[in-house]
Amino acid sequence: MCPGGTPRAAAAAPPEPRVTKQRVAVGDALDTLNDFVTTQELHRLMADDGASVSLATTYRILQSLADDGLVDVLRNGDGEAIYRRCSVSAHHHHLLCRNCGKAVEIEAPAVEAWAAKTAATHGFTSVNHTVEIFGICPECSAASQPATQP
Amino acid sequence: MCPGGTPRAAAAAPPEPRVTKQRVAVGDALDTLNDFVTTQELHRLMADDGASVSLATTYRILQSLADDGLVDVLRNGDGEAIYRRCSVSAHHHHLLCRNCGKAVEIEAPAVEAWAAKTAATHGFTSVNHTVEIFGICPECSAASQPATQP
DNA sequence: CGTTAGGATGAGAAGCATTATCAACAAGCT
DNA sequence: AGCTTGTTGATAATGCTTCTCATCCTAACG
Ligand SMILES: [Zn+2]
Ligand SMILES: [Zn+2]
Ligand SMILES: [Zn+2]
Ligand SMILES: [Zn+2]
Repeated sequence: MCPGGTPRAAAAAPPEPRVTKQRVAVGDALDTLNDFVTTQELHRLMADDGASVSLATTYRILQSLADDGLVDVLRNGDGEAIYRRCSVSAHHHHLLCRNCGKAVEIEAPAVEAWAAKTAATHGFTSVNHTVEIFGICPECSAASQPATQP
Repeated sequence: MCPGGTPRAAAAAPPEPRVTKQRVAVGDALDTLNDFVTTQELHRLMADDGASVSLATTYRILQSLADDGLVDVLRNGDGEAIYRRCSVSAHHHHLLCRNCGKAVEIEAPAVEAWAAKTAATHGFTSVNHTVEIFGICPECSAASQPATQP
């Protein structure tokens, strides 16, 4: 019975990440934001805030959080990964400002069903999808066009 | 009358790209494919096919084609740009195999309407969107699981 | 058909984001 | 407190993409 194994962890218990001050700092920084940011942007924000976390570690922690589904990851127009803490753990999508990064979380059951049906129709398996809407948010539009109105 | 200007090109006529053998080679290579490919993949394919186009030029031409809307561009899971010749010029999306790159073009008016409405509801302007479905195509599924069925 | 101006190309350097290394460190456990 | 092992930081390395610039070639013109 259970040959050569530690008492717990029957098969392959994934070890939980340790609670380090760097990990806490990243978590706190994410909590103060409701915008999507790149790893480098978050690193700079933390540095400006006094928290000292190396860039390499910021990359590592964000990737780890993403792997565990604790943050949302998607790609900006340049193909760079951008991160944001999920407010809901369920599957959802985003409407985000390509100028300031502000994001609105969106749920669209109809789109989910459409995607699943479309994939099934063509015999595709192991399906996932990306559905993101990019635009300029009201604040950014207002800022760029103060008063003129043709 | 038209001081200091060439006869044509009243305001800012965008100069058409010249027809070079490199541009033709890229066009031909794209025509032989119905899969999405990265710039480097296309460069290798052309090299294998005898066509000699430098990597830098391949980058330039694909970007140019994309800017003119002559090829579809999207991002794979790694954030790399992947290209494919549009069979339809109208706006559409794709269902593509993340293993072999094969793509099916999809039109979904309902999704278009949903995206526009969602953006408008939140006051976003200059809106565009990405809607892509990734999966494993029937051929690739069959290849990876020949006969076993637990 | 020869000339010519300027866009296009190739080869390599440069830029940049991301990842890999590895010694030093510290979180968690006994 | 002491030990074990996951984490961190500084830096090198990797690899994709862009830039530079001398040369080449297309397109237009005489
Ligand atoms: Zn905004
Ligand atoms: Zn979805
Ligand atoms: Zn396939
Ligand atoms: Zn669409």
